[in-house]
Amino acid sequence: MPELPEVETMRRGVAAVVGSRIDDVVRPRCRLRPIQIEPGLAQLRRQVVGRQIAAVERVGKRVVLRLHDQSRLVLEPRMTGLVLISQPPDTEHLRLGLALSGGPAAELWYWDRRGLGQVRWLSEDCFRERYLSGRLGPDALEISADTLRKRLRASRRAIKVALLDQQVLAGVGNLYASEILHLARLHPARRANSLTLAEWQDLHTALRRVLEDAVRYEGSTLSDGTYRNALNQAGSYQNHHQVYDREGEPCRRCRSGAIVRQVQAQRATFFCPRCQPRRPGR
DNA sequence: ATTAATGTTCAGAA
DNA sequence: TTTCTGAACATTAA
Repeated sequence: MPELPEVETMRRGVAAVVGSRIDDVVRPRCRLRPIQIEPGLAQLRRQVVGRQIAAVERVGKRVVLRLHDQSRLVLEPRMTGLVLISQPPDTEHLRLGLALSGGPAAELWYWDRRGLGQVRWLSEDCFRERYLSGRLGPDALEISADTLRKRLRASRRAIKVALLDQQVLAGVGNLYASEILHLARLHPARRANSLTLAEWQDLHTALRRVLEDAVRYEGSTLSDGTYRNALNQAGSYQNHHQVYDREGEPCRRCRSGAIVRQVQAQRATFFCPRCQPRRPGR
């Protein structure tokens, strides 16, 4: 489930296509329902073919190809999407390909098992309006502790749920929210407006630490094996998970408590009741 | 063989 | 205004 660390790993993995020219856009024959492409395949082709890739960026959980005319091709993996410049896991779920020239890779693929992801081309103005102004909060790797606190201190929502709100900060998803709260020793059901100044500091420190470590280990490839980097290799941060998908197993920090699974906002949350007490513990 | 669960985003309801 | 719910899908585990 590509969250910030996985998408950042994809971005780095395809950064080598900067300078390449897009020669064609192809949709492989696929018996599955086509993914959403805006503004349609023909229009998209008209807009990008012949253009050069000026940069590969990330905005929240999306990979963004900036073209020379400053328009953007946005790849949004959602649940099971991958951006690859090597052989994909299978050809069955290839959704879109870019034929490239003038660089190290001859093609860039968007692959998506469930097909919930989207690809869209946007002019510079539309891109700015849609992705850089208000609809998304500051990037989770760049937000300051003070900004994080200011954005959430009045909210009555559970802190776990609030961390998932991309309008608050962009990049944290379900897996990393649990890991971050465990490192910060915060109970996931704590209301955001109940956190002390020190707890906001702890949360921010944990946020940085978990996301940076996860990027270093190239993201988490869970037991279903879906997530791969741009070269179709698995990440390894799953080996460092403290709570995610570890229900009933002993907490690696306090060694005694068993990890609990709880549902919040229809999503699974994992935590250690002993390390993460409901009452402020300090 | 059904059914539930998976996690992200968005539209629309409460 | 803020928060919550369900739908969009393919695949797998129960």
